[in-house]
Amino acid sequence: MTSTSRRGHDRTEAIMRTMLELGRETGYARLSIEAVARRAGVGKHTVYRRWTSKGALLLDSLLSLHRHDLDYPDTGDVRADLRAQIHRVADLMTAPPFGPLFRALVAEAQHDPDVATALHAQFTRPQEERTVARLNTARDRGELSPDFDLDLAMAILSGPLYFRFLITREPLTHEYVDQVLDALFAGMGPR
Amino acid sequence: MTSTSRRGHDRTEAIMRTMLELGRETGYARLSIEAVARRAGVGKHTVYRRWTSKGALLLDSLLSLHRHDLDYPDTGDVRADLRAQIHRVADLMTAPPFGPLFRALVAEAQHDPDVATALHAQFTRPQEERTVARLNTARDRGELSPDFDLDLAMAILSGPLYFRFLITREPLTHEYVDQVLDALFAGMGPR
Amino acid sequence: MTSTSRRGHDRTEAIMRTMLELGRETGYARLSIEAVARRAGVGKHTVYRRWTSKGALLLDSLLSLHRHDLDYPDTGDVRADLRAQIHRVADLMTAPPFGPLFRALVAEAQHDPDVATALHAQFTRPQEERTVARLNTARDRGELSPDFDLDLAMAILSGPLYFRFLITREPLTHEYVDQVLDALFAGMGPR
Amino acid sequence: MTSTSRRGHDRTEAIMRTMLELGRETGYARLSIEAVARRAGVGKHTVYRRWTSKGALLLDSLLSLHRHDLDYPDTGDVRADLRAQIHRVADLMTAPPFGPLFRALVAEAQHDPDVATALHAQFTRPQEERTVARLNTARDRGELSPDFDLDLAMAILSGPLYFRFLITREPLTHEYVDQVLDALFAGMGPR
DNA sequence: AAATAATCGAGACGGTACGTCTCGTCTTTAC
DNA sequence: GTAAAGACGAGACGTACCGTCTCGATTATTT
Repeated sequence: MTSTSRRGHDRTEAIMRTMLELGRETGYARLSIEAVARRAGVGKHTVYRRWTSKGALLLDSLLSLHRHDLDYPDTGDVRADLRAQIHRVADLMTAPPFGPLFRALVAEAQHDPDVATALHAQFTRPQEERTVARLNTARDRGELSPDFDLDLAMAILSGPLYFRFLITREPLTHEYVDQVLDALFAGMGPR
Repeated sequence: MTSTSRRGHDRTEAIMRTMLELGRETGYARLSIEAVARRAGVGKHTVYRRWTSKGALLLDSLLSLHRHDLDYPDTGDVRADLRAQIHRVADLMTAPPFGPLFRALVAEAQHDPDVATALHAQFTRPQEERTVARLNTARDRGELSPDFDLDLAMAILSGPLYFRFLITREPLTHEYVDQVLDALFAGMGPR
Repeated sequence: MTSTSRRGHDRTEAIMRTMLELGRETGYARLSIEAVARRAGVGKHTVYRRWTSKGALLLDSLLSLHRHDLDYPDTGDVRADLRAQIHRVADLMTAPPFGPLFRALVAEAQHDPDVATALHAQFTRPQEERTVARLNTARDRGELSPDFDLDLAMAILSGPLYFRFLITREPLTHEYVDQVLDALFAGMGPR
Repeated sequence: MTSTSRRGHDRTEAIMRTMLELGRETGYARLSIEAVARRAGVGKHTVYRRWTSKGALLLDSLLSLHRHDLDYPDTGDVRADLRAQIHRVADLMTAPPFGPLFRALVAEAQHDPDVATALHAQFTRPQEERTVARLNTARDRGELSPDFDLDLAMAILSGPLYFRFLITREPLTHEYVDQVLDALFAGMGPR
């Protein structure tokens, strides 16, 4: 790796670190690219060169934090693995800095299609796919009714979580997650 | 009605109308209170006197449009009523100006607790309560298992809809609504 | 005096009193008619009904304070009377609230011809005339050269005082006044 | 001159030119920094970056016009030089744009100590000093009484001029200036 | 005593400007 | 030759006053 790209990498890191720092202090919605550049000791151009919008920087900062925290466990027990995984996601969404950052990012995505696309492609969809893959495994093993739409199942698992997170702002407790899971498997189970 | 409150009421209406108008043209996120006031032919203070933030004005404009569109039908067939009602909500969320306006409002709520509270109190919660009341009626009639948590049922109905609306941005078709409903009643039915 | 005009008079007094009060606290330039009305517990209209501008109110408040402080003494010794009188004017200009108020009024007069005219007619000119009348008496008594222009003499007495007050902002000491007077009489005395 | 300061210098010039332009059209008191920026095709920040207040901009615009118009002539005849110089100042104060601009500036100085200081330091005091220097020369040559205070003489020359300009608003004719000068030299001459 | 008229406080209203902030682009300077 | 530093035009922020206006509630005068 050349020293230039090393240097470039340093700035990238520094800017994302400052974004998270300032975000916790100021709130992710209130903060400006101008302020991030100032605090990071970096020219505004250096930020604009790397990210096209505040949302894009927000997304990268989020992923830099937790890109690998969302790998599913694999114990052989599909239902237990799902439960464990959703507990982890719920915990993540609850705690700073991920929670508020993700909240801000979803807000940003509502009026910035680029952010919406990137967020979906890099965060939401991979999660969905892994969940659906697990459900698929379970169905193959006969733990699930073969005619139940797995995308729908995934939506029924995720939807209530996001609903609480974005709309009612109630806490994402493990109990709640378990309730949803149990309800789903009750309806989804083989007859 | 006195002429003062008449006058006051006129401005209030005019400002909300302009907000909806400008929103459709410009996009709700892009628009400024300044622009709304200018277009409505009204001093900025006259807006700030009525609403504390852009979000508050957004919410009132939304409610002025559809405050009464969300009353449940009552045909005696609870499941059919629920279905009809959710279809109406899905249609509303799909079409402008309600759809984009509501999307912008949810985004605003993510960083403005006042908006979040007001949105929940004036829009989301009433919907929830009416849905839960219907489910309650159905349970009383023996159409639902007596030990199923009705708040959870409501969340399983609403969550996937909001998930599609806010996260995956797929269309809120009647088919999708029906799928969710069927899945829920399958798991929820009396054994 | 009728009770209506009594009432009216009360407000007039109250407003001018508040103007002086607020002026001392806030500075005469910073203060708004709005603030005066608010503090005086009076509708804005009640102020605008009486005065056409802030300058007009300023002038009336000034005159209400010191309308009668500027009557010349008359001891028979013209030069001593002049000296005593100018000392009094200098003292007045030095001390609040008259000094700052008068300063603000002169400033206001620079861009408001109505204020300029009123200030000149009601304050400056009467002073001038009394000074010239005294000088006239002195000339009649042979204390002054008969061919010296008395308006010019008055300007030479007043000018340096205003120059210090408005331009250099040095203190208007009795010593300075005496110097000017002595210089004037030296040049003006009969040969 | 580097191209940065070139660019900066261009804006500075353009803003001051616009200030003078707008001032003549609108009146210096009526005009806003906002209007100057708009007319000059410049962001408001670009004005605020250079001047802290309207008064400061006013002063710089004034000085940009006539910084070098006030150098004394030097013919060897001190009294004639003084007369010529004061005639020039009187003419300057009479004619737009200097006259109204200077008037507005003096008004501004009455409630803005920074403007007062700057105006005195950059305009009034240099004039004073040059006048006093001339008077000093005259005294050295025996044209003036050695015991006459020269600062006082300067005040007696300037005061009546400012008095007419600011208070009575009578025209600053050469005749008037000559009268003042003659009166001063009559009193000041060697005995 | 009732009717009429004037005055008042309160403050809404359309405007305009304030001085600050951020946007995204563009220049210059320094390492 | 790449950044930092930050100037720049643009324009929104939320606040303050302007001077005009409308409103009911007192007062005062007239009938």
